[in-house]
Amino acid sequence: MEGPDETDLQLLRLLGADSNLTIKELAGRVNLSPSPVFERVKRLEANGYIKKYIALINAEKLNYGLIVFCNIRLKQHDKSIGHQFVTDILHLAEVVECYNISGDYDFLLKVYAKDMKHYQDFVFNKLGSVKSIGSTHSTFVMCENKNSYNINI
Amino acid sequence: MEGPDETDLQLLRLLGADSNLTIKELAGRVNLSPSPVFERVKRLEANGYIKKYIALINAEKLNYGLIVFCNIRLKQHDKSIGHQFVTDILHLAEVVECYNISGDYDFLLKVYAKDMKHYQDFVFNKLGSVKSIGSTHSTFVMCENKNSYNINI
DNA sequence: CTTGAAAAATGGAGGGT
DNA sequence: ACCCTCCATTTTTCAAG
Repeated sequence: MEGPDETDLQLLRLLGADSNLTIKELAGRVNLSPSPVFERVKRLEANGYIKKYIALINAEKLNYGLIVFCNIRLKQHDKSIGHQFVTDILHLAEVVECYNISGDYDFLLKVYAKDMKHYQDFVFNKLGSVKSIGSTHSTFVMCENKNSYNINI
Repeated sequence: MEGPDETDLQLLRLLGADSNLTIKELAGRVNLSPSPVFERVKRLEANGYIKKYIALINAEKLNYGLIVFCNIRLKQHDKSIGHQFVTDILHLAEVVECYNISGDYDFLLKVYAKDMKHYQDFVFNKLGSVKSIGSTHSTFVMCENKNSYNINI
């Protein structure tokens, strides 16, 4: 497929902010009739420009009001240890994101917890039982100023 | 509203992973008929448990293959400086997330860039013109192992 | 890209447990 | 309070031009 044109980018912007817009509404925004917009959206989906559609759940409403970025250093750095760490970590419900990073630490986790007590339990009992972890460093979020979830194209 | 029951949580889980599921499909998953499911979903939306519905855009496909966590320390820490910083930063297209954090730095940004050259330009020309910034420290993502976007309830 | 029509989903009325 | 079965309306989806 050739790259998306300006109309495609506009559709991605619109759907990236609100995927409940109907084909008809999208058509109005980009000054086209519904059919070509329908075809464009389907093509963007088929070609992987749109990964999926999700609902954003309000974690605070479910009493998950604490966000923590947890830096992790492994004991050793061979491939199998790293791979084992990732599989261990992905099963933990509190871990929303996991990145392999440059710098002093090896991984960065974004963790959602109910409160400090819950986070303490997470570090001691859940991370504590992952053998490959050497040390951790937690950075607590005091305020989420922005989260747009998508790049602003 | 009273807290969501187990059926509501199941609906949140399902929609948090795929919001294209129809009411009928959801009904099948939770063993109910479409009508009560429709009402439950509308209530979860009205009461803020579902914030919004979005399409997840594939940033790599749009040549935004570099993710960087950028730690920022302000020059001073009074309220107006912090507020000005946030408004300045939210206008930058590359900044997807912004958190006010504990620890050595004041803010953590998640930044999407096309490549290292683009990121360098972002730091020098865009962050460089935000007067309230004292110093920065960049952590580069080598691999995104997980991003579920929602808490696993 | 447009028109137009079939298929499917939404959203709501009315009744039952 | 919660659920069900129908049905009108809207939206999606896919032809053919």
